[in-house]
Amino acid sequence: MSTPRSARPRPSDASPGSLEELVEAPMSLRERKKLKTRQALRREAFRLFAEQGWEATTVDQIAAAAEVSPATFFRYFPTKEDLVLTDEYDPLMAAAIRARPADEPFLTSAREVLVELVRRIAEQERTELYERMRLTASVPALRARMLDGTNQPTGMLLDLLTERAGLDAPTLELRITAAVVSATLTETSLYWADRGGRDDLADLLDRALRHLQELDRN
Amino acid sequence: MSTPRSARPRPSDASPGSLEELVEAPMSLRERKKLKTRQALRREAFRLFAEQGWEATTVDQIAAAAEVSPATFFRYFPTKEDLVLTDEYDPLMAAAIRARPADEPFLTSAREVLVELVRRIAEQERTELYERMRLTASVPALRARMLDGTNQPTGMLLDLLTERAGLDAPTLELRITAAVVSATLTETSLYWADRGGRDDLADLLDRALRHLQELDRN
DNA sequence: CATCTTTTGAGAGTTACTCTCACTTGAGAG
DNA sequence: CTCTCAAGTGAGAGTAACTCTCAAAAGATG
Repeated sequence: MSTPRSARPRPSDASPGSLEELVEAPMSLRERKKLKTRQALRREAFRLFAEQGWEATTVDQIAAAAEVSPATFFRYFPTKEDLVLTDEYDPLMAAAIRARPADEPFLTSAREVLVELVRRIAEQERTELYERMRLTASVPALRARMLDGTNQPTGMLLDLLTERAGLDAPTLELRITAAVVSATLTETSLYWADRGGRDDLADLLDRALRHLQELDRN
Repeated sequence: MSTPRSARPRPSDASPGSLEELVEAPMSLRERKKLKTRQALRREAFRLFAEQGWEATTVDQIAAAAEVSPATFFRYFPTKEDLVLTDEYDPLMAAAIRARPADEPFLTSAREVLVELVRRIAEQERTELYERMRLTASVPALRARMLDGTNQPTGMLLDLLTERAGLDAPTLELRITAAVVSATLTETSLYWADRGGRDDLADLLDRALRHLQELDRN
């Protein structure tokens, strides 16, 4: 749920937003190879994280496991953190939010979309995203980066807010709304890390966001 | 406003909470020397940051300017970030919050204390803290660390919350409250970075916190 | 003054990056 | 099918933030 806008300038453009792994589109051989490398890096990385933990796993090890040179690792992910924090759900979320009626209060939209996202994740028993959230919440370096204003979902939500309904300048209220949503997302990931269950998360999220809805001005 | 609970274990105990620089107490020669070194490191660091920027300034340079070995730098500050993020106002804030009536809604207490703190800072035309907040808000690495749950004021506030009124387990609502406060603090620092003015900050903060007060349950 | 403890400096080592340059390999043209 | 160009990769050197160890220096204490 976070597309870091990397602190440092990206070496390569590093893939548009990447529905790549989700949408089947005709790709050139080159693009397919890149995708395979990307997936291999992530797969091996998560495997090693699970085996040895975040800190004990070096970039060199990951690169070796994925059978690329260490330098290549950084061509795919600008930092070790980005390996975990860059995901492909952002564009889906953005699209889902845009699909909502424009006059609907923003937090309502956000709530619906988030709950839906959680539902889908819970459905497909894919553990990867689950593991990713667990890691994000438990590794300090990751948590820090995720929370960074530049890298967190708030940025995206803020963009959507300003884009929608022609909201002009980012006013203080606007930014607080975004911050609140971001805080809620943070809560979500913390909750996830603590309990590990995910049955009632949707409920909790639902409650929490309803809770915050009174703040909604847009 | 943040006393990082460092991700890594601190090498030395690195000074209790340090009212040291604010309170005049009889100190041994040893302690006085340590304090001097600490102050020298910070002073030279901020000077270099102002001259060359955060990234261009290396720990070695700072150590050299303060006339200690690079290794010694890390005995005083576990990371380069801590140099900026560790400050001495936390205990003051904590004391101020504790001094408030116990049955007062938490957000009211927080609001009063924060506004008071801002007022004081604005009063004394000392630019150091101001500069510190500017840095914190503008350097990605700093912003990220400051926002980290482990390092941010939320931790302290959370502790105070649980300690006060015998609030037992950290419930979701509780943590959301903390997160909201944290988000507000974030907003504050972002605002500070953008505008640079500090006349109306107290007003804005006041408004924002009043705004959030409806959420208050405790 | 002598001893004990804390603090420091020197230096070597690790890891996350960055940069450059030469090599390989897919893409597209003829 | 091949030639050319551009994109992607590997090797290797370099930097900066740390970490660790060990011995020397210096304050505290009797």
